[in-house]
Amino acid sequence: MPELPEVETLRRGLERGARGRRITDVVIANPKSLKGQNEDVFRERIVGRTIQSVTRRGKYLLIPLTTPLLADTPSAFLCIHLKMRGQLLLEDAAAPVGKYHCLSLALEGGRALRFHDMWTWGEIRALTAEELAAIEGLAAMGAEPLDPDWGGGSLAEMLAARRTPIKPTLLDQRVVAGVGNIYADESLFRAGIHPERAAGTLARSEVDRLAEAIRTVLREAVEGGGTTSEDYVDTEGVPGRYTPRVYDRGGKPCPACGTLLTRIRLGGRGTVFCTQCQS
DNA sequence: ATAGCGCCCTGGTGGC
DNA sequence: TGCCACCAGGGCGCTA
Repeated sequence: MPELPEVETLRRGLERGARGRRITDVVIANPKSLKGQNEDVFRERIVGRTIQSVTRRGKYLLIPLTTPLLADTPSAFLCIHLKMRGQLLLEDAAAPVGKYHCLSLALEGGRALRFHDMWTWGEIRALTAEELAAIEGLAAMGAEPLDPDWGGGSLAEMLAARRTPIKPTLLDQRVVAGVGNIYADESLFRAGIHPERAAGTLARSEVDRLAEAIRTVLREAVEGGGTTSEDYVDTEGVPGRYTPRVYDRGGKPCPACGTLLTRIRLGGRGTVFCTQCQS
């Protein structure tokens, strides 16, 4: 599942392979990925435009597109969310498409940006600045945990008086941007905090530890090119090299103390932790 | 207001 | 061996 480190890895891949390129053609193989946007509007806002840069906000990729006449002001933004199974690949435009191919943008230079999505939960739309600003999930999104000034202070503010368990609280994108199931479990393990603790009852020292753990885990995962637990690959088709310590390892020994890791359901999500190391 | 659920979807798995 | 019910999960929208 693409979370912050995976989306950031894709962003970097697109910066290298797609920035500055003009989009020459669009193939919509599965309109479901447009999530209701009119196909002609989508096409119209993309074909002939140039990828100005590739930015990320939480788990969203935002790609400003420009026209030759207005080279500094984006005329539209590609807004992409991969949800659970979405993939973005830079492939030779002549290469055969995969089984779950939903959409292709042909790029100047012979390659194509392709969107594959087994579950078609992912979204790719071409939006104006106004439409983008109206997306609630983006407008209300919390701070970027890898920003230099984010830390225990910012997190403590968000957790104050919350009675929800800390694990589902970390998954709330309004609390902190980009953390999903993998890195919530990993961060809580690294910070030694039990996932069922009510968020508002964490001592300030624990919140500091947790914020530091989130930053460390995310930084290490970005360095490793993300985690491949299911079918995540980067834009060149390369899997992530980050290895989670507890995520998806229920019943296996804790890497710190050897106790068998416990798996529970919390807020509807599978949660793995160590009863010895996390309290 | 907020928490909890169903929904979207399909490959993999466990049971019979 | 084959079939089928069931599970996983991000984020949104609905309900209580």
